[in-house]
Amino acid sequence: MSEILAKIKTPEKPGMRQRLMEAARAEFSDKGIESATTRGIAERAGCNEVTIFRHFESKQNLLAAVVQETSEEFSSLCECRGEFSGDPRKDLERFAQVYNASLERCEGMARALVGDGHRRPTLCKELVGDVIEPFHRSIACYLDRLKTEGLVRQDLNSTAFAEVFTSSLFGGLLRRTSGLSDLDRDAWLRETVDIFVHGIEVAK
Amino acid sequence: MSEILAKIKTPEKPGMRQRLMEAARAEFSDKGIESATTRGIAERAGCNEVTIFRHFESKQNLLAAVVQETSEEFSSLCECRGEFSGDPRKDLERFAQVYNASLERCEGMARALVGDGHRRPTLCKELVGDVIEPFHRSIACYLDRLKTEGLVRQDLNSTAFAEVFTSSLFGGLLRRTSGLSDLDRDAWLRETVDIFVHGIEVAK
DNA sequence: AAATGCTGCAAGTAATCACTTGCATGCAAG
DNA sequence: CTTGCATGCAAGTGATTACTTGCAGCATTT
Repeated sequence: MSEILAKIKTPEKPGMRQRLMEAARAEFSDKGIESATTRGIAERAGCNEVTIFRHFESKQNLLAAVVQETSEEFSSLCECRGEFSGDPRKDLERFAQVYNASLERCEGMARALVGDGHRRPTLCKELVGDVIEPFHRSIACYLDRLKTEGLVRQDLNSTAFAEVFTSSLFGGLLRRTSGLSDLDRDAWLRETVDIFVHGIEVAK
Repeated sequence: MSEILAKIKTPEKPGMRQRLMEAARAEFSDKGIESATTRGIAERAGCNEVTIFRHFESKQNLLAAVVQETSEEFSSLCECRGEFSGDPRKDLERFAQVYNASLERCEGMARALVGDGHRRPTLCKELVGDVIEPFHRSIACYLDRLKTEGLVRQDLNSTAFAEVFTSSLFGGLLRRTSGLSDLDRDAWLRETVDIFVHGIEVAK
C-alpha cells in the first residue's frame, strides 16, 4: 500500500496531492463516506475531477489515504509523553484535554466512521483501534503507578477505567456537536474528570 | 405528519406496512441512511419496490416513520418508573442495564444517525434529544433525592452526571459493536457503574 | 528546441438511484 | 356478480454516480 502511495506521490507538485487529501477529508467529514462525491471533493480542492483519479486511481484509495493521514495525526496529537504532577485530578484533566482536542480535530472522520464504519472494519480498526490503544495504555499505566503509591484504590480496573473514560469523552463530543448537550466543552471535561475522580461517594 | 400517516395507514392490510417499516429499519441500520436503498428494503420485506411508494410516497417519509417508531420504542423501553432500592450501586446498575438494553435494540439507527445525522438535525433531535432527556431527568432526580439523604456528595452536579453516565454507556456500545473493546457488555456495565460510584479515590 | 509530466476541459460510459406509469391479478365486501 | 382495493410485474424516466478517454496548454527539465 505505502509503496503504491509513495510511487504516486514521488513526482513533482506536492501541492495538489495535499490539497486533494484535505478536500477529501472535509467532504468525507461532513457528507459521510458513502455520500461524499468525487465531484464535491474536486470542487473543494479547486481542481478538475479527473485529477483525483490521476492521483489516487479510485475513491476507495483516496479514502484509505485520508484515513491513514488522520490516524497518524491523531496519534501524534494524543501522545502523552512527559511530566505528570502526581495529582490525579490534574493529570486526568490533562489526559482529558489532550484526548478531547485530538478528537475534535478528527471529529468529522470519527463520526463518518461510526456511521459507515462497520462495513469497513479494516479502516475502523486502523483509525480507531490501533490509535486509541496506546493512549489507553498510557492512562492505565499512569493509574497503576498511582496505585503502588496508594493514591488510587487498589481494586480499580485501570484498563477498564481508560476505556470508560475515553468513551465518555467521545460520547460527550457527539452530544455537543449534535447540539444535544447543555454543557460546553470545558464544562464537560471538568464534570467528567470530577466524576471519574470522585464518583458519587460522599467525601471521606 | 401523523394525519398523513394515519390516512395511509387506515386501509386494510396492517401486515404490509409493518413489514416495510421493519425492513426499512434493518436496511437503514446496517447500510446507513444514505446508502440504504428502496430496492434493498423491498427485498427484505419480500415485496415489490413499488409497494414502498404506495405506502410512504418517498424514502424520506419512510425514514421519518421509522425514526418516529424507533424513538417511541426507545422511550417506552427506558421508562424507569418504579422502585429503587436506595442503594446507589444497585440503582445505578439498574439504570445502566435499562438504558443499555434500550440502546442495543436501537443501535443500528443510533449509529446511522451519528453518521448522517448532522445533516438531519430534526430527526436527530427527535430520536436522540427528546427521548434521552427524560431519562437523564430521572437519573438526576434520583441522585438529588439521595443527596438530601446524605448518601451522595453534596457538590455533585447531578444533571451533568446523567449526561456523562449515559455517554459512556453509548460510547461503550459503539466500541463493542466495532470489536474494539476488550470488555463484553456485562463487564462494561459493571466497570462503568463501579467507576461512577467510586471514582478512583481510595476507600474511606 | 525538444521532451516530459501535471493539469484542465469536454465528452462519454455503464451502473445505480428514487420514483412513475399502466396493466393484470386476486381477495373481500357490497 | 361486481366493485374496490392492495399488490405484483414490467418497463421506463431522469438524475447522479464513479470512472475513462482523448486532446490541448503550460511549465520545467534536458
